Amino acid sequence: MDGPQASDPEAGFVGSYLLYLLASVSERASAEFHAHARNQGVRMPEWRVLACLHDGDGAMITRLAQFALMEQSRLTKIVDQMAARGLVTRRADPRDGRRVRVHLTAAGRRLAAQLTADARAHEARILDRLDPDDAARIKPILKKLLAGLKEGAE
Amino acid sequence: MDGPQASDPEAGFVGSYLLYLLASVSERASAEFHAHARNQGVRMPEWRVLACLHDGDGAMITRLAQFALMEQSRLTKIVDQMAARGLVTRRADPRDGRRVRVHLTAAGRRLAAQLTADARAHEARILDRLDPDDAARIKPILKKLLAGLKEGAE
DNA sequence: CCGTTTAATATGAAATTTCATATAAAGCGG
DNA sequence: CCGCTTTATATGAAATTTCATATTAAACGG
Repeated sequence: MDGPQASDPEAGFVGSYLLYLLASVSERASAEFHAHARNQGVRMPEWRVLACLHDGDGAMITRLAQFALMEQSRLTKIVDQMAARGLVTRRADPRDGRRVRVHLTAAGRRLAAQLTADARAHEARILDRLDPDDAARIKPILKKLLAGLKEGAE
Repeated sequence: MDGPQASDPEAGFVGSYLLYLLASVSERASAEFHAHARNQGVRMPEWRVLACLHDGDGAMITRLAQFALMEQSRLTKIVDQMAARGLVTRRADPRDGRRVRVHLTAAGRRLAAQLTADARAHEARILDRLDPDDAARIKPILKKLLAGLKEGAE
């Protein structure tokens, strides 16, 4: 009398809808790590920027926005805040004055390195909760899904 | 000179970080469907509420918030807006005056049924882009991951 | 070199989201 | 029944996010 989901969350449409599963797994997994990041004073959007810059310092705003999964105008504001906090600096691209290249400061680099290491450890803990078989399959499948989705978006 | 990700997005840490893959697959897949939903005048949070109520009408605010992956206070406001638009109604629970049960109106029910059908079709198209093997594995793996994550959160 | 188009980033107002807290109803021990 | 604790939802101010548009630089055709 409470609907299908009251007794069994897997029943009904939502409980086995691919997009719900993806969103809720992503949310929960991220929430675990973001709780840790917040203790370092870093929120999700900022952590994403740090991680991207850790991979490749001096990225331009637009590319960071693509990787950090947010809109350009939002990223601009996040970079502003991070710059104000001394985690990154903005530099004009000498070759193309329209571009702004974002660089980690020494403090930003330390934080990024630390959090990236923590993220690897956290990922390992999550994968450990799966059978080795599944653990080995999940990333390749997600990459294929992503490739398929990018195609569709072209 | 542009960092690892410039030439190959899969290189570097981020490109094969589980939480990034999950988030970006979820984002992109959802974006595809949400573009459709928006054409019907429904945004992501509202669509999630509609889908939950389609599965089990008369859910309470707290449960809807859990399923729709958002905070209670946010859900309260979304239900307000949806009620103002005539998609749902609020009713006090006769047994427990603290609870608010949210019900679909006739218009809400039509919209929920339509969008849910569209969502099933969309999901099928996404899974079709994978090998049948992978397509068969993805949901079970996500469900196991979710189960593991829920455990950790207890 | 000029005018036009495109690309990269910034900005501001409006809307949403978060955070902390308020309200109000149950539940519970005595 | 009374006070105390817990549960469910609401509310309001502050912060963030979105959306549309502005700004500035490059690119390009003539």
